[in-house]
Parts: sequence; structure tokens; C-alpha cells
Amino acid sequence: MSKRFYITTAISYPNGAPHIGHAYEALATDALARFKRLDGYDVRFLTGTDEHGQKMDKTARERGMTASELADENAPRFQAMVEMLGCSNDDFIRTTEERHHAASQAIWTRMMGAGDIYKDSYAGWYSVRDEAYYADDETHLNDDGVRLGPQGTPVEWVEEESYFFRLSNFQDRLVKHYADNPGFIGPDERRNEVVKFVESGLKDLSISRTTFDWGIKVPGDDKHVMYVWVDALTNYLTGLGFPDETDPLWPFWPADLHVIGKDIVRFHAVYWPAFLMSANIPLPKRVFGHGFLFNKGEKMSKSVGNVIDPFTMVEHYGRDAVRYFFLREVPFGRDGNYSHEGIVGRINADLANDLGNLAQRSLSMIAKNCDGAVPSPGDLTQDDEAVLHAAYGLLDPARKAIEAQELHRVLTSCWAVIADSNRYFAAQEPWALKKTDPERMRTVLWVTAECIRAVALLVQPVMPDSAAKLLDLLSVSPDARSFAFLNRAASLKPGVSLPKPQGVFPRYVDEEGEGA
RNA sequence: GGCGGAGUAGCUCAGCUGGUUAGAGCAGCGGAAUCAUAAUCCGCGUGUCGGGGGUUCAAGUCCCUCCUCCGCUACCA
Repeated sequence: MSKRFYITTAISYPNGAPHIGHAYEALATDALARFKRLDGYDVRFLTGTDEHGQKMDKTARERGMTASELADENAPRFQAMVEMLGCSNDDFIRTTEERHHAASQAIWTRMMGAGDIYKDSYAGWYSVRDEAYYADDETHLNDDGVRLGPQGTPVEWVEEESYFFRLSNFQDRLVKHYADNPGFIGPDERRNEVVKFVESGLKDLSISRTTFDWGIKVPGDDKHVMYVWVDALTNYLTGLGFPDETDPLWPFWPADLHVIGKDIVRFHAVYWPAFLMSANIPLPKRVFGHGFLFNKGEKMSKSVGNVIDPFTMVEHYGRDAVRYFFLREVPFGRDGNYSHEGIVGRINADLANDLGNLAQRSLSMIAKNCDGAVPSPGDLTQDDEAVLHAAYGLLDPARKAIEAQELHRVLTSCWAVIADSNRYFAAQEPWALKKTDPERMRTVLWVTAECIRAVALLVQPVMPDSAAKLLDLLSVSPDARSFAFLNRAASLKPGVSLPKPQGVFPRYVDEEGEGA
């Protein structure tokens, strides 16, 4: 039985349309999932939507609809986005589904049973304008005797009955877990922040609300709905059949990797493990917080008008190009920038010129000079061996990079081999060998095709469609495309006929009058 | 305020436990080649490594200090 690998994205909050940040997380996670699948793992990849909570309720009211209607309107747009991006998720969960209500209530009951949930009242200064509670020292009295919050808005003292989770009891266990499992939170700067945060002391967490009812009912107390995060985080369990531990999917738990945005690291690296400890469920192995995307250095916002719709983007540049751009350009875990110029640069320089043209120049020589079949190589020279060695040598470092979610590194090293191959091709001058030494020409073409095969195999996770086209051009059988074939033993068989070469990565040409 | 991170070529960044003339990619300039998607290959960088001080035979690389920027600092998600 192959090794299991359970990977998730955060679930998206569908109070609006999907934006590029959602797309980024989904495509990156998909690339990681595909990599693991190609590397022989039995992968389960879950994504979905987080549909409860006050914000959904509020947005729906503003639009004169129910939260449920709003969720039903937007959730399909997220599903469509994931599909449009070519994501290979095995499931798409919506937290409004019955299965999820059952799972959330089950984990609640377990935490309650462990004695970690108690009922009390939540009291504090509440600003209606800010929709936020403030601590005593965050407020002050102004000259009129009115108490104001940090934003300068009036606050009032409110008390709300609430269930609390004894988060304070988990401080030591969490700190120990971070120390014992240095890979639990990535990248390192995020772990640092979380550890310091937890070490500075944890307060119990209010985990129910009575001020609105758009949520999952607290078991045995219908006045309360669960705090959205209790519900949202639990989706990772629901996706595997929890609480039915006889579900065939349950063995995938604990999750190998939760891919999330850096803004919600705390929920995943502090609250979530504490909930699981309380419910006596094993902890996920790793939580990775990726960075944010900026439009030419500016944060995307509707008011600035620089929000990019992922659908538009993919339609315009192509799915694989968009996937490649984000995963190559932005070191995963850091913030990144995108711009029309940046994307076009990657499409033309990396895809069309470096890889696309390498394939085209070598494959068209094979088509014209080798009867359209894989050429038969003669003895290999040191130059041949060197470039092949580099190509076959891509896999091990790539595996290590993926363990740390460093997708960009995989691509950088692939392109280093592509550059090697172009240099090799130019230095060997097969077009000259055609007249002087046809056997040597065939060898050079075979070696080049092998390099392309290796690279194509390894870029499959990032550009599934384009990589498939490349492998088709090399007549690589569909069942010979996993990483188990990324070696010399599986090299191209001389004599196998090849289809007529055609461009895989078209060059991007700006349309007339198109702005950046 | 507290904690953490970062300031290196026009741009984006590598530079681990201090040690030959500080590197890569992109952009720019010049050349070669013509198999190929006008793609490819070769050559070209006098950078105060944020400022100042210090330790050392030797410091982007350690210590001190100052400046600038960024992140975290719990109940919207």
C-alpha cells in the first residue's frame, strides 16, 4: 500500500466573488498535491467554502437575501474557480452540508466531554460602528464623558452569554509541541511569531455566539451557534468522514499539510491543535502560511480598482501560464507581485523561448531527419552524460524542496536544466552534424529529447496540460509519466514514432491598444 | 510600546557555522549562429553589501549604536 498524503487548502469565505488570492492558494496546493501523486503517494486533496458566521449574515442582509441564499450563490463560483484552474481536488466541502454539521457537533461534544468547554458570559466594550470588542485599556473617556474605542468610535458595555474553550490550559502543551515538531509551522518566520504569541500567554476563547444564528447549533443549547472557527477548522475532519472513524477515508488523518494564508496562521497553529488535543484527535503534521499577492506592489482592493478576477486572468493568459507564473515568480511563503509585464515576461522568456523553443527546435529536427521517430543514440560523450545527469538529478532536490513547500525552487532548477540543454544544443550544433556526422546528430537529438522528457515529467504538477502535450510529442505513454520514470532506465526507446511537432507554449503578443 | 524580520548591482533576490578578485535571474549594450516560436549561444557590472563605531591577521557574514521598511501583538474571517 502506498503512503497516504492528505493536503488541504483553507476553505474560502464566500461572502463575495473569488479573487486572485483564493486562486493562488488553490493552484499552489494543487501543484503540491499533484507532485505527491506523481511521486507515488495516495493523495487526498480537499478544498471548499466556509459559509457560516456573522459576515455572511451581514452581507446577505445588506443584499436583502438570506445567508443561505448568499452561500448558494457564491459557493458554486468557488467550485467553478477551482475547476477552471485545473485543480485536482478529490472533494469540495461546504460547511453548510449536513455531514459537516455532524462533524462539528461531534468535535464540540468531545471537547465538552474533556472538560475544556464551559459556559460563562463574555463582557467587554463593544463598538457597534467597528463591530468589535475592545479590552478595557484600549478604550478611553473623552471630554464629554463618552467612552471611545481605539478607532475613536463610541463603545458600550455589553455582556453576552458564551461558551468558552479553555485555551489557557493548552499553552504548555502547545509550546512543547512546537519545540518537539519544528516543522509544524512553516515558513520559519511564521513559526517564530506563533511561538512567541503562545509563550506570551493564552486566554480562554469565546466559542459561541447568541447575537446571530447563521451557524452550527451548539449541541444541547439551541440559543448558541458555534464560533465560526470551531466550525471552519473542523472541515478538515469532515472531509474524511469524521466522526465515523470507520470511514474508508479516515486513515488519511492526520493531515500532512494545511496550506493557508499567512493571515490565518494563528487559527491553524494555535486554536486548531488545541481543539484537537482536547478532542483527543492527532494533530496535523504541518501548517504552511503562504504570502499575499500584490498588484504592482499595491494591495488589491475594490476601491483602488486593481482587483484581478482569476477567471479573466486565466482566460487571457491561459491556465498553465497563470499557474507557472505565480509558482515560479513568487517564492512560496513570501508575498509576491504580479503585473501584466511580469506575466508576459515569464510566458515569453521562460515558456516560449527557453522550454517551448527547445522542444520545437529539437523535435522538428527529429521529425525532419530521423523519420519522425525517436533517434537511436550512439556512444555518449561526457557532454551528453553531463546534461543527462543534470536532468535526471532534478528529482531528489525537488522532493526536498516540496517537503518545505518550495515550489519555486523546483521550477528554478528545472529551468537551470533547460538552460543547460539549450547551451548543450547550441554547442553540439546538430544542424551542422547533419552533414558531417549523422550518427552524432542522432545522439544529440536523443539526449535533448531525454532532457525535455525529464523536465516535462517534473513540471506536470505546475502545468498539467502543457506537460502532457510535451510528453505526447515524445510519445511517452500515459502510464509512464510518474516520477518513477524520471531516470535513465525509462529513457526514450529508439524507433518509437513521434507525432508531428507543434508548439506547446505560444508566445504572448500584446494586442493593439492593450494597456498593462 | 513589546517581540520578530529585513535593508546587497536599474529591478527581484542568493550569499550556511567570518577567509581567494561579492554572485544569479531579468532588463540594457556588443557579438556569433541560423536547427527553432526573430527563438538560442557568447561577452560586458568601478555595487560606499542602510549610516557610524568596534572585535579580528581577515566581516554583507560577529558585537554595539543609529536610521528606514515590514510582520505579529487573540475572539470579522
